[in-house]
Amino acid sequence: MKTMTRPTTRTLPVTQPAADCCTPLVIPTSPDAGTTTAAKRFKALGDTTRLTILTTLAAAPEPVCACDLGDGVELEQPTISHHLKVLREAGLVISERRGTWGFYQLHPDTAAWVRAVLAAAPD
Amino acid sequence: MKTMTRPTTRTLPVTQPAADCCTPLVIPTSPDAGTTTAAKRFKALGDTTRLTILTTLAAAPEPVCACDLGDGVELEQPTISHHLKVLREAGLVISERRGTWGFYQLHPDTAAWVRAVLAAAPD
DNA sequence: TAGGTACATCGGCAGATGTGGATATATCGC
DNA sequence: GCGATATATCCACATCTGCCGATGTACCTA
Repeated sequence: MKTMTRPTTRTLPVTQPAADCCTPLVIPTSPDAGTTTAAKRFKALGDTTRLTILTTLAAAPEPVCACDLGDGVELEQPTISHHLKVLREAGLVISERRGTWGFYQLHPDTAAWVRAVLAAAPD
Repeated sequence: MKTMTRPTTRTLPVTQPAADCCTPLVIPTSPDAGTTTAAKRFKALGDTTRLTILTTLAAAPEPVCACDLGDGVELEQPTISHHLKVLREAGLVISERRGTWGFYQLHPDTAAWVRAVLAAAPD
């Protein structure tokens, strides 16, 4: 099959197509480790409940009780517990048990990243 | 039912529980518009394919041909077309038709946000 | 006009995801 | 120990998501 002469990103032909295409761009064949972990984190952020929780934790100067995290949201307890688990497994938060209560805070290793990402203005 | 005396985030009682809890934190009851749109954007970022595409577009000085976006990835054409649609509907990219080819670039309104978010180092 | 090419859309499928009731576990107060 | 409470886990269910083959649409070239 004869492939159509492909455009380069540099020349951007509209009327006159350029010569055959080249090494197009730096597109990795399979996603590298950094891309994979970043995607996992963004996926964890891609839910209003989890985003609200993370925003709260990012603003709190100290660990926050899970009961406080849940009572503003109109969801049942198992559901917010599930979301907290997702955030834990994404490496974004850590939990600490104090008696019956569980206290959550941003994971020390990723807190800077979370705050930087949340600080980006949503226009 | 008698609720247990809840801990405040400030005192963080371990042995001696504090008095009844107060206005705990600024947790919105239902997610506001900003949180909702931010969650949509993060969800769009939460996939390695789309993250790779966005990284490519963020680095490109000019619109990129869809054919270039697709040929590094080991996915069929309908699949990458689907991902591009997701990015379009999330308001992160715009497309432009030039003859048979489609050229993509970051959406002008959200390009700054995308670059800022992608610039956050994944540690 | 006819054939070929680039991209979008449709339809279907397997697996992931969000939600909540029921239940388990651990702790506190009596 | 016993009852009550906070959180986690289990299970089921409806929906969403990623993927691709088949098909549709628009365009280019001859």
